[in-house]
Amino acid sequence: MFLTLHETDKRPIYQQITDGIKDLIARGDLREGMTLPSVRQVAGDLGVNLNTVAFAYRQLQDEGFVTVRHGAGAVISSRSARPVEQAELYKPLHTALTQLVLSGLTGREIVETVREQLAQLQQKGGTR
Amino acid sequence: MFLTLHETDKRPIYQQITDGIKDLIARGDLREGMTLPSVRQVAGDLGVNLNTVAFAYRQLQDEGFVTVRHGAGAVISSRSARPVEQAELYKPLHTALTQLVLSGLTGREIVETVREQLAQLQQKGGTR
DNA sequence: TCAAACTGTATGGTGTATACATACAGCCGA
DNA sequence: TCGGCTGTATGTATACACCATACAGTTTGA
Repeated sequence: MFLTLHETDKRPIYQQITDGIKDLIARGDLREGMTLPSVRQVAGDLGVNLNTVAFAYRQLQDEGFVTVRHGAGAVISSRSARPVEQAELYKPLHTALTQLVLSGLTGREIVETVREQLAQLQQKGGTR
Repeated sequence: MFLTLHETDKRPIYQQITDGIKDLIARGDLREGMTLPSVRQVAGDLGVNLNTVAFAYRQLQDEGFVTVRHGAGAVISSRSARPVEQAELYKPLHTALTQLVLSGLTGREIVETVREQLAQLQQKGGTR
C-alpha cells in the first residue's frame, strides 16, 4: 500500500492516515480526480477497523481535500485546502522548531533540513 | 503570567503547558537553576486544575528539562533534553511543512518564516 | 432490470485519556 | 515544631479512539 502506521507514533491512527494522505497529495502522488482506495481496502492493508479509515476520510473532506460520496468512493477534490486560521497554521511549525532547537541542532542545520524536506515535497509539483 | 491557553488549540491543556515551557526554555527566558512557579500558582493563573499542571511538570521531568522534588518546587535542570528518536524528532516538522505547502505557501515563504521563528528562539541564546 | 458486489455510514460497546475535586504527604522557615 | 508552602495520590465524570456489527447508497453485468 501507500500508507504505513508506526507503533511509536503518538498520533491517533486516524490522524496518521489523514497526515499520510495529505503528504501524498502535497508531493503529487495523489492528484485531483483520482479515487482513493476504499475504506475497507485501506483498513485491511493497515490492519485497522474500517471506521477508523472512514473517519480519516471524513476529516479530509472537512478540510477540503477530498469529496466523499456514499456508495461511490472518495475522490481527490480541487486543489488547495479550506483556508485555515493563520495562528493554527503556524503553531505546529513553531512547536516542531522549538523541539529541534532544544535537541541541540543549530539554526543552520534546521534550515538545511527544512530545505531538504521542501525539495522532496515539491519535486513533482504537487500543488502548483 | 508567562503562559497562555487557547480554546481553539486542539492539544490537551497539559500539552499546551509543556510546549509553552519548552518554548520559554528554548528562548532563554527560563534558565538552568531557575525555579518554576508552583503548580497551584500556574493552575490558578490559567484557571485549570493543579493536577493538570503537575502532569505537565512530570512530563517535562521525564523529558529531562526539569527536576521536580516533592515538597520543594520544580527546577530547570541541566541544559538539553533527553535524546529523542530521530524519526520522532523530525516527524512533527515534516507534518507541519506539508500542511504549509498544502495551504499554498511557496518554499521561499516557508523558509523565510522558519528563519524568523529561529531568530526569535535564539536571540537570547537559550541553548548555547 | 435487478441482484450481487462493491462503496460509505450509523449504532453501540470497550478501554484509554483528559481534567477535575478532594485528600494526602514532603519540605522549609519563623 | 508547626504553619504554610511545596508536589502526589485517589477517585470520578466525561470525552476520545477504536472496534464489531448492522445499515444504506452506488455501480456493474448477467
